[in-house]
Amino acid sequence: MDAEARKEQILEAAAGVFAGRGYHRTRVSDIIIAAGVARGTFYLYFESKRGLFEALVERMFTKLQAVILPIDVSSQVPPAEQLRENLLRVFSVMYRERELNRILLHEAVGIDPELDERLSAFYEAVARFLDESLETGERIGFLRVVDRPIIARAIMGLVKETVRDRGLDAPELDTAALVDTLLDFVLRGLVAGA
Amino acid sequence: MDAEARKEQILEAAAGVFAGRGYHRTRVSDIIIAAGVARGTFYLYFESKRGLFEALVERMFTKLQAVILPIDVSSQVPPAEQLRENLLRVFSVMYRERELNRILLHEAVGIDPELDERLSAFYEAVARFLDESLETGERIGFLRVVDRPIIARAIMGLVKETVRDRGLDAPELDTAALVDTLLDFVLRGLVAGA
Amino acid sequence: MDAEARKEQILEAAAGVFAGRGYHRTRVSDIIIAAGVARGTFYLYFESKRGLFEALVERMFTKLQAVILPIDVSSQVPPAEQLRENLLRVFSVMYRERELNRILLHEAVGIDPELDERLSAFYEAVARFLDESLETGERIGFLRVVDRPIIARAIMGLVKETVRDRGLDAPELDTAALVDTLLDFVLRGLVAGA
Amino acid sequence: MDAEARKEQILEAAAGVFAGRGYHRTRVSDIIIAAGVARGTFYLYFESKRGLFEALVERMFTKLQAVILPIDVSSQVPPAEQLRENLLRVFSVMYRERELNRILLHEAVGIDPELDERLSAFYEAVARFLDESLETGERIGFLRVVDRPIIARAIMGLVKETVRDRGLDAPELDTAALVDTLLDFVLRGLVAGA
DNA sequence: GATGAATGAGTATTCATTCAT
DNA sequence: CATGAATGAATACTCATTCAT
Repeated sequence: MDAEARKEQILEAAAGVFAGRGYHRTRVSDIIIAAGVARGTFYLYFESKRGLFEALVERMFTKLQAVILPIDVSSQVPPAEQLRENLLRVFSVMYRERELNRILLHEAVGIDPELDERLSAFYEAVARFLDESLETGERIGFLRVVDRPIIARAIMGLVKETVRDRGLDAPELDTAALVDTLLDFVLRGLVAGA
Repeated sequence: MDAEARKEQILEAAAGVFAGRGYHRTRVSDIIIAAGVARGTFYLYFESKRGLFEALVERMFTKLQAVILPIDVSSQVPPAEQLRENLLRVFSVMYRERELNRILLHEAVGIDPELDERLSAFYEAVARFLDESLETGERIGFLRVVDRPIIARAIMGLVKETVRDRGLDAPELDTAALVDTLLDFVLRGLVAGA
Repeated sequence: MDAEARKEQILEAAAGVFAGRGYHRTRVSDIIIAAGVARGTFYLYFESKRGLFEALVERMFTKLQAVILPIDVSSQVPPAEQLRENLLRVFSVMYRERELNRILLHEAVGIDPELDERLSAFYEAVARFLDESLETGERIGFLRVVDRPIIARAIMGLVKETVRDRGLDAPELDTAALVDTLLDFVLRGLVAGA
Repeated sequence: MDAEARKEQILEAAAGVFAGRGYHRTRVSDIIIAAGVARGTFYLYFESKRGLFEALVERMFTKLQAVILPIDVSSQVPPAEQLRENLLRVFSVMYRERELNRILLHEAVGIDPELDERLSAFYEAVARFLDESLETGERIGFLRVVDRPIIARAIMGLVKETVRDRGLDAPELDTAALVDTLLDFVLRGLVAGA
């Protein structure tokens, strides 16, 4: 087995164990048993339990960032639709990678000040992206003017909570409806007879 | 010092330490040093580190639940205003109890399956409350008809994230503006020229 | 049992184990079994295995330094006799503390650069003492002029090797004869018919 | 590269690493990196880390024994001069093989009961040689009668300590002076006006 | 012969909890 | 009630050695 594959094998196994037992309750033993490798092999590919976990978190960041595409106003596709597609892709990744999802949203917090910082930075980046998207929307007259930093955070939280709540077991089929519901809410609000 | 006061003293000290170092990184030693009590005394008042932490979490639940009042349609106060006052009180509690806030939002996750369950139940209850509030709003024709469970969760997430982001250091004075921004967003949405 | 006594108990037990198995081959388990204390207790009194060992080495340094008294030329006792008494006391300590002796002479080397440095410094100090003693001897005309730093080292080595060789099992009774033999050698040399 | 050369290459590299880090702190990894061979290759030429180390120690024994020549009373060269030449050769080997020197004098102790025994045996042999030399000296009336076993040990210790202290960095040129100083001390002692 | 990925036995240290005083 | 010395289960990580290629 080549080195990359072996690393992947361990990563995969670890994701399952971390998702199931949480970071603190999983022992290195759990991981190597799940991966079917020897103890030493683990440390051949990862510096430490914490190092492996970080790799998992980074992997999820990468996957998410890869599907969040900037809104392109010059595109044929309307901005609102682009936003919708972004959201769809985010939900899709979150659903496909349920285990990593759980790790990101539940286990990655409070391990370590450094990792906490890394998490903050990621969410900060996402919030910034949303902020810029809002700005674009404002500029083209599609969205009204709001306190962007606050609203950007709020939207991120709204998505995070939905993913946390439904991202693990909702059948993927419903994702489109979910996204439409959320978008409709975000865009039009709740007040009747608008 | 009477028993209740002693218990309070430990609880207070523990909240500070947990907030600062996180659950897993705080040792019982940290707590007893901060509280200025002997090791044995700790176990006179709490069953375990985990038990003390749970007490802290429950305390926060209680405080929050105490300020989230059901919308009373027969009241003089308009429902929207009642909602606003609920939110204001939530932010106020969260700001006043920054440490417990941090514990609830950051540290309480992934300690323990049982505690995770307890957290879920609490958030479930809050979501249910929001769901019911939405229903009330629908019924009186103030709000439009939406997929309530989803929207309830989304609103909760939106509030949680805002608190997480700004709840720790934002001066309390801004709270009203924050709440108004959020409510305006939730009610009217983002689309321009509605 | 009071703290000092408990510490002593562990120190004593550890000295025996280190002397018997050497530093690297003794596990903390060996020490706590020999001392009859729990694992945690060990770390209550010592920072680490290495820390305990260092304490043992320091203790030996202290004991040795306590019996090596500066030559006092104004004393009633002749300098040669003072030197002889110093040596007698050194041998006596080494014999009484056979275990620590073995630790110092055999086990303490190569553990750690820092500890190596500590050892060097001690021997350096002893060599310096001998150098000064030689100087005193020269000044009062008792000894001839030699390359003192070299001779001081040589004398120290001569004593160390004798202790290493005979210090462990020679009955204490012979010590006086041993010291006399050594002194006679050092003072008069080996050439016949001087 | 032929087998013998490959073995030599590893031995050489290992000597450097052992001398620098000490036996316990050098890992097989250090040695194979220094030697530029693969891990498996190491075990093709040596049974174990300990086995390689032993080979190094034996090599030093051999080198030393090769330069310590028995005193030949029937030779043209006076016995004292033969002794001096022995010493000169010992210092010379020790200086040329600084690394092995360090291994022998500092690292080889306490590795292993068996190796400790081997060391003792070697020093025992050297002491015996000195004892016999003293006896020869006595017989021909050059030396006075002393407690030979003790004095033999003492002389060995005196040389060992000098080598330990100055053998690593003293320029070889000074060796002759050093040996003369030592011999003068051993033969004539320190007392003034003999 | 040479390689280096894989192995797993071995061990120091931490820290929540207990209990005799 | 209060104390804090004592306990020991739990666990991440190292590194000499093996063996399939």
